Amino acid sequence: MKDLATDYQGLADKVVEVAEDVSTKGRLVEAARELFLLQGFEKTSVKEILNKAGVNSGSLYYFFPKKEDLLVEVLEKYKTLLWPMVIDPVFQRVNDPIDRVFEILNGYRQMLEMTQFTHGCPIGNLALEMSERSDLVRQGIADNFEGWQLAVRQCFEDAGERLPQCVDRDKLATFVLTTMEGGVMLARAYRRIEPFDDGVDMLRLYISQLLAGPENNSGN
Amino acid sequence: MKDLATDYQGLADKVVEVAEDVSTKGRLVEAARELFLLQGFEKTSVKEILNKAGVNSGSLYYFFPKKEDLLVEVLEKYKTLLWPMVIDPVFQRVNDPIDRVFEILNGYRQMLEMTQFTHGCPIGNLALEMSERSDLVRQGIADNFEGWQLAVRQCFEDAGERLPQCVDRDKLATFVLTTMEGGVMLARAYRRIEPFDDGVDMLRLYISQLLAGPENNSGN
DNA sequence: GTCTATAACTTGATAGAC
DNA sequence: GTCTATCAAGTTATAGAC
Repeated sequence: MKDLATDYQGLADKVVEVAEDVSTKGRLVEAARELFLLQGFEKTSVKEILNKAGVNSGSLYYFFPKKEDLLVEVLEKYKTLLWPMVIDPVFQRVNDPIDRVFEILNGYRQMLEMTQFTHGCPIGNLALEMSERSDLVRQGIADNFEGWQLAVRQCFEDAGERLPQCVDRDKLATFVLTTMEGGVMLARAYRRIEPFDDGVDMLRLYISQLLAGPENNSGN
Repeated sequence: MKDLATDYQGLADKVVEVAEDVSTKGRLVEAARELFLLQGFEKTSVKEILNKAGVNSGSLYYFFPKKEDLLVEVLEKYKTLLWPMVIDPVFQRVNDPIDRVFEILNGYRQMLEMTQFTHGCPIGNLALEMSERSDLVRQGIADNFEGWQLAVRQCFEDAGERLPQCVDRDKLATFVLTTMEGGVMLARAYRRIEPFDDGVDMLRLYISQLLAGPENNSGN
């Protein structure tokens, strides 16, 4: 189930450390994370982060010489928490590998509805705002996308022979990410869930056709 | 061919007016457009816009009381130029309605490659950066997406009976937009064209299956 | 409509005591 | 590691002459 997270147990300590970090540094990262998510990097001032974290200027710059260094740490946090906070709960609720993909998508759907489209994909937002900034930031974003893509690809690989052999699992997983990010963007712009749902519906239809495909005799 | 742009001839004057506008106002909008595209709204200062346009502060604020008003005008410009600058050239090069859809997608692909991923989708960038800003801005973004969606939907409608009747043209067009925006985002993050191509490939396969299978079932 | 000068404020970042 | 005080530069926006 977790071939791709072989070092998961080793990660566990770090996860607790990251998720429940109430140190000055940890509070700064969490405050920055929330503000960047809601407002973006540029719109968020250092002062806002300081206020939200209850930290003084001197302390911030002791840990993070530049505002951008904070962003790098935020991206690191997203990466660390992906499996324990996003993927594992889905994998526990749902067993069928294909259903798991749609449950991951459903997680983003719920976020859109619950926040009334004020929260988008944290990574996607930063991807478009920051991709021409430092290479370290862009790499952190790419790493996050790769984490998601890996999780989804794992599902398709776990589906085994239910998917025709000719289907490229890697590309299909990328396509799921594409649909997710594009769907979130349109849904937020329209403030309607339909564009997101339309994308997922198309994906569902497409995959169900693959599962029931001609060269596939024992499909679901 | 242009059922959806019935007032096109009437638009023509406005298009020329907008595209070749070298007035102070026009230069301001064009300078702002280029800078917003490359840097985003927040990162771009009014001073930069002024320098690029060769205009003084007083003139800008004579036309646009707020920086955000400039953005609204930029979005208006994108909307006005969509057909003459993007859609019409594609429709002239390519006749087959399905091929037209992929030629539209190919336009974005070329932009990604030519600019080495520094330019993304102008609307997509602003959508994620500004969707929680004023409602006027968000509406301008939604209007632009709608323009693109309409053009793509037109193609699918022009495909007539080649597409099974059960296929929802509207949703399929939205799905194309979703794929385009998601693909652009991932390609920029990775600085590789493959994620974009993967999405388009999947879309192509999906649509070719729709075109081929007359007994294709389960519209949604 | 356009110009110059500048107000009023916020920005990211630093210095140095503790 | 954390505090206060503060800097220099940059920010959006305005005033008033022409």
